[in-house]
Formats: sequence, C-alpha cells, structure tokens
Amino acid sequence: MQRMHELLRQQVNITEEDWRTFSACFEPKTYPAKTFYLQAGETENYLTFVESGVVRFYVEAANGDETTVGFAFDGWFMCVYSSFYTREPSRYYGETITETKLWRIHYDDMQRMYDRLRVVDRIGRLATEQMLLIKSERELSLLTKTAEERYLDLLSKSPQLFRYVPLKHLASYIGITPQALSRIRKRIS
Amino acid sequence: MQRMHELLRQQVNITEEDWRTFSACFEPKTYPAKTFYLQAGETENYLTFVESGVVRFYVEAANGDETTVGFAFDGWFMCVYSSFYTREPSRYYGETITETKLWRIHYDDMQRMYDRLRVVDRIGRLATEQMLLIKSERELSLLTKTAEERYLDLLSKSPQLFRYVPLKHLASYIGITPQALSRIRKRIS
DNA sequence: CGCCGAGTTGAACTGAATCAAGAAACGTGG
DNA sequence: CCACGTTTCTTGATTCAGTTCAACTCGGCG
Repeated sequence: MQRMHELLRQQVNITEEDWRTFSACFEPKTYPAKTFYLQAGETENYLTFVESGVVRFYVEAANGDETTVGFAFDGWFMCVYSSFYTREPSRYYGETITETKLWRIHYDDMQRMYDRLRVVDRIGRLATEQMLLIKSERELSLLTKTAEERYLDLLSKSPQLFRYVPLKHLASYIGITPQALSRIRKRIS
Repeated sequence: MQRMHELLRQQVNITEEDWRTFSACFEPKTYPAKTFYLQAGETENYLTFVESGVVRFYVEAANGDETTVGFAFDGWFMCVYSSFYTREPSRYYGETITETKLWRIHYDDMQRMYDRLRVVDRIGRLATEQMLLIKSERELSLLTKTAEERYLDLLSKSPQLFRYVPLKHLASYIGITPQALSRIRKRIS
C-alpha cells in the first residue's frame, strides 16, 4: 500500500484525507502461483494494484490454443478493462505465474469514489492514458516489426519474464509458435 | 458542435454553464482532402472532434513504406495520444482522406480545463477508456485472426472506408501488402 | 494523347505453421 | 533424495500464407 501511495503521489496531488478515504476501499489479497485471479466468462469486478508477483493474461482459441495478450508486474495497476468498463463477461483469463500479493478495489466502490473524490477521476484518467500508450506501442510493434525484433525487444525490456514464464507463453505473446521461437533463439545465439 | 454536445451529454452530466466554458475553448477548422493535419516529427497539440470527414493515421518505415495504423470518422474524438500525453514528437502522420471539418482544443487549454472543471476529468477518462477498448480489440485481432478474417471484419464494420480509401491503405491496416489483399479478395469473391 | 497511381496477376522466395518425434527440465509422491 | 510422469523445449520435414519483384491493365486527368 505504501508503494501505491508513493506511485500516486508522483502523478497527482492527493491530500492525506483523500488518500485515507480512497485507500480504505482497497482489500489485500494473495494468490498462490498458477492460480486464476479471473477466468473467461466471469466479469471483471476489480481494479487491482500488484504489490508483488507476475500475472499473465491470455485468451483461448476454439482448438484450445492459448494466446498470451499481456502481463502485469509489481507496481502496476491491472484489470481486464474491456470487461470492467463494459460489465460484460471477460474473454481473457488472468493467471498468476508466481505468488502474487495485491490490493484491489471493487467496481462499485470505484464508481462511488469517482463521484465522491475528484482526484480519483484524475487518477483513473492518468492510469487509462498510460495503458493506452502501452497498447498503442504494442499495436505498432505487431504491425511493423518482425517476430525476431519483438523477441529482442522483450528480452531487453522485460528480462525478468524469462526467469518465470515458459517460452511457449512468450512465443504466443510475440505472436508466433513455440517452434518458431525456438528457431529464432537458435539463429541468434 | 451541436453533435459533440449531444455525444457528451449521453455519457456525463454536464451543466449548461460548464458546457459553455468548455466549448468556448474549441476552435473550428476545415482541411481539404489529402492534407496533413499532423506530420511525423511535430508534436500533437490538439484534441480534436471530427465533425465530418475521414482521417487516416500512418507511420513511415525507413524504406518509405507506409503502415496505416487507424482511422478517425465523424463523431469521434481523435488525437495522436502518444504525442499529446508525452509531449514528444509524433511518429504518426495524420492525413485527411476527404474534406474534414473539425473542432479542436489546444493541449494547454485542455490542461486548464482539467484543473478548472471537474467534468472534464470525467470526459477525458471516459474518452480514453473508449479508445483503450478499441486498441485492445485491435491487439486481439492482430494476434489471433488471419488477414482474411481482418479483411472481412473491416468490410462488415466499416464499409464506408471502402468508398474513400484506396485498397493499398486498407491492406496495410490489415497488416499485409496490396498484392496479398488483392489475392484474398479474388479468392473470396 | 500520354502519364501516373491503383489494382491485378504471375513466379520465385521466405518466414512461420503444422505435424511428428525425441531430449531436457520440472515437480510430485514415495 | 531419487524415480517417474508430465510439461517444455528442440529439431526435422513438409506445407502454406504472405513477400518481393516484375509486368501488365485500367481509369482518371493534365
């Protein structure tokens, strides 16, 4: 919680009183490794701050194949936004990779906070803007870069992933099969 | 402006007074067809509401190839968000396809509005959330669908594009070359 | 009329998918 | 702490979608 407080203060002016009101809405929770924090078909009810751990988001194709869409790391806000905003069932699974400690706020509480505290609208806007930047960058990467370039980007920007996540999930994040990734790694080394 | 007012009122409670204050910051502008509203290297200074017309966003590769990243239609807010938020030069070009009438607000005025009117924080948050939904959908499409599926999606969801935009730009939006799109169209028909 | 950009078509090539099999690493129970 | 089964990773052979390069058609427009 300490960490979330610091992170928010870097971005917005939040009074001690507003922080107490806002932070009181969060509940702590811990998931063991390899457990679902959200399954496809469920509705995302929480906006979550990751205190420690790594979470993987993926979708499942009709044939059972998984496509990894993204990850959430410690110090991030995470959420299946498409379900959280629209209140429709999620198409994504969210699964912990390592043991994950988090703080989360329920959708209903968040709406109350939006109405009650002006600073929360501001926080929500800035958090969404940051996620939009990440998604725009990824769109550009998928459109203009080769699989090999995306692999090297991942290697340099998120080396910690390679310690926890099986290569097959990184392959599907890059947009290729595990076999293709294996050959890229062989070619490079 | 009428249209923007209606659109906003569908989403937030905005008082007449706040609307007058906010809308007074917007200036009208008209671009002929095939002109740049923003070039790569420039910083995006405006958040823009498209009154009528179609705008294409693209990036240019080292070899001169263009990759179309997206479009903006009438009734949309448009912006090169990555440049607008970060105040860094844009890597995207924004070029009108048809004559385009728009209303725009300068970055500095928008920041003033954020501080002055609470409802603008709310509007900014909701607008960003919607763009994030669009980008998330596109990410999923690029990761899990074939070029042919993306072509058919575009055909059913945005048929108006086919009236204005050369196929080569739709091809690069789909993520393939004009030749490959030509063959897909032949195969399907 | 001649030019130019857009679209199509053909042929050769390439990166990645697929199918299949084997090797390595991992974790779980005894 | 080892043995076993499972998952992950690698490698090979084949197929496929899409790229690249090149030639040609078509329609608009100075």
